[in-house]
Amino acid sequence: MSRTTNRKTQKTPHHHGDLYEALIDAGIEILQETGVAGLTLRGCAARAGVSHSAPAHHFEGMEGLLTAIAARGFRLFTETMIKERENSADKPRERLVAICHGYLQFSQQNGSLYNLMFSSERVNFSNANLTCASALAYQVLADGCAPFEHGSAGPAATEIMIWSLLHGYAGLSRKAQHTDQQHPMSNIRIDDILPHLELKARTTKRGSKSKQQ
Amino acid sequence: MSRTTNRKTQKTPHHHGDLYEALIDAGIEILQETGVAGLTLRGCAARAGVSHSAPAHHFEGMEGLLTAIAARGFRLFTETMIKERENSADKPRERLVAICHGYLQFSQQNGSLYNLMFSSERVNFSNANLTCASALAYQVLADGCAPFEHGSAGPAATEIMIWSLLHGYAGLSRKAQHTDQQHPMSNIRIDDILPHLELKARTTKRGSKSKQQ
DNA sequence: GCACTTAACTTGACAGCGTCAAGTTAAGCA
DNA sequence: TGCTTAACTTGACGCTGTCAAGTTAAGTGC
Repeated sequence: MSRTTNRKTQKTPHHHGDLYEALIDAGIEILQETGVAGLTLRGCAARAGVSHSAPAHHFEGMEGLLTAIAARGFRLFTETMIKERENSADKPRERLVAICHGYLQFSQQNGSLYNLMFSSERVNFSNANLTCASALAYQVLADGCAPFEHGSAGPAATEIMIWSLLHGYAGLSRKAQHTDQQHPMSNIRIDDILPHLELKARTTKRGSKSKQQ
Repeated sequence: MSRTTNRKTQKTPHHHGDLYEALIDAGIEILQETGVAGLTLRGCAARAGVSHSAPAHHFEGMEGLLTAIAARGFRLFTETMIKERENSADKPRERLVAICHGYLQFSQQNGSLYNLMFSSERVNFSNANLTCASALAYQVLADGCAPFEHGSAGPAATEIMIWSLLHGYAGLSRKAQHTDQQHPMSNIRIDDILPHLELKARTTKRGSKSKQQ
């Protein structure tokens, strides 16, 4: 039915047109509306207007769809962090704080999607599309950490410290929302914590990373 | 069948004896063996040797069982942290580090259970049994943080900083395990990160918390 | 313009899932 | 011994992911 209501009435390349992306769109919508519990292959197919078995031609089962949704999630995640970074002052610390705010903004506004991206056992983290999207997100944070002094363990220790702190804070504050009783989490902002991390901007060396933007 | 092989052959209070705990045992076993994807009400019932509908008399559906499993998980979690703490030297910093090691030891050895305890949307975080068990675990960490100086946001900021860092590190290192390619995470230990947190033991005041143990 | 190939999608079936209603068994008690 | 009630079983329901087979339509060679 109403298959003719495609964006291009002239030439629909196949039955649907772009079912792959449409199924991911549907999945993200359902994720936002009902959480991961309501996310089903059949539900995504129905929302995209195709039969319950159509997704099998584009994804390797449920795991494949979830992996593709997670990959899309990482791209949106990267966009959110970059957007916040570009609205900040061009100082190392303020840029990093802006990235952190973007990180938490995304995790709070897309809780179920964020959860799927990180903690689900139903996602194939070996998938190239996903690891690529995930690596791009990580790179934004790593770039934000680069201008600071690192300990003997090198820059990775700084990156993991920030990334862990944000990931943990995001997960805990999400859990605190779902709890009835008052949680100590509720009164603590990320800006109360970040100053207690040992982060000193390097002043000696120049030119290595400061070229970009 | 072999219902008579109970621990007390004398007086089995009812058909099974202690199905409530047996179902949680079964659930944790299945969780360790197959991950959360293989955890089903019917599977737990089968492992406990009862029919597929028996769990309904002890738990409010799947959510109830998962919530009870999570609560049990928090108690095991608390035990692990306390055990590590009591094997450490009686200095504030070493005690806190020991608690952190206990935290990560548990999360690494019980990945699926840990995941269920924190990030699942299928658990009822308003359940009194669960919030109680969860609060006891939090208290161990809060006690470990108490001897240190806190910023203007009070002790909660220190607690949330440590808790977030551990929770994030646990989740990311778990994710790194599931990824094929080399992850920057793999080379960084928690002991590379903890020294970069601003944590100064209070030396002036005495007697407030140092009484215990 | 027409047959051929192949990708995209549909239809129908299957077992396994959580949940519910109704029936059965056994424990505790008067 | 008979009654009440908690513990558990049986059977059914709709929903799920997945698979096999059939159908439709797009692309291609002639």
